[in-house]
Amino acid sequence: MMQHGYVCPRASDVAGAQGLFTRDQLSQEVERVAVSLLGATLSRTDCAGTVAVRIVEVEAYGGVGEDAASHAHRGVTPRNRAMFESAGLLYVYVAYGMHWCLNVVCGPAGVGSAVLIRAGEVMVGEELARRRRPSARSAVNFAQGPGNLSAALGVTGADSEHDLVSDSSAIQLWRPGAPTPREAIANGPRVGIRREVDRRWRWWLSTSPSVSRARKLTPHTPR
DNA sequence: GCGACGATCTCA
DNA sequence: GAGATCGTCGCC
Repeated sequence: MMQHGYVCPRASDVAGAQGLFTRDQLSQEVERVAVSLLGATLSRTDCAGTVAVRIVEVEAYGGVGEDAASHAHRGVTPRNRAMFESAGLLYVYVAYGMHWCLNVVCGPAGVGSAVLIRAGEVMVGEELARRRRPSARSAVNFAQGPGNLSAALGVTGADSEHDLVSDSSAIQLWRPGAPTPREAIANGPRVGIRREVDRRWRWWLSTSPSVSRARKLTPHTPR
């Protein structure tokens, strides 16, 4: 059904977005890229409209041979092929047979590292996000969790290998409007994995209500 | 070719 | 706390 008299706000109009990430910025080591994505904006536009989210939670996954929890660990397969392409591409896979999970390929090409975008706050296209997330209780939940975030944006496997840093792209990754203060970032082990559980490769914005879960279980100032 | 198992989410 | 639900990959 068409919307009448409604003009979608552009992602570049929100959150003081300072332009798209560059491929060079995303080609750095995966931990550094993961932290740099906190506060960034991810937008997707299709015939239904535009949804943009502010990224509030990420996890890093290492390249081939480096990180046993990563899909890239054993090398290239048909599923993970996108991980080994250029930084700035999208890698989308299906989890538990029903949820799409969205990753930003990073690091030098061929390494296979990527950042899983686990949660965001919807900044643009709230009505569209609400329609895509009928079971969500409130806007806080629209993009809370990796499967929910993909659903709110309308991302599916068909979007895998899409370029996030091209001016003409339908899915784009915008730099944060302002640097994120270090004290606003919390850190802990990744969620839902059985290998490499000691690696603290999950980062989130400690004040965001849209962080996916278990904040209380992963205090960021252990002693 | 087959079977086990997930980088999850929702509701009881 | 368990069920939904299916693609992927390791192994036979």
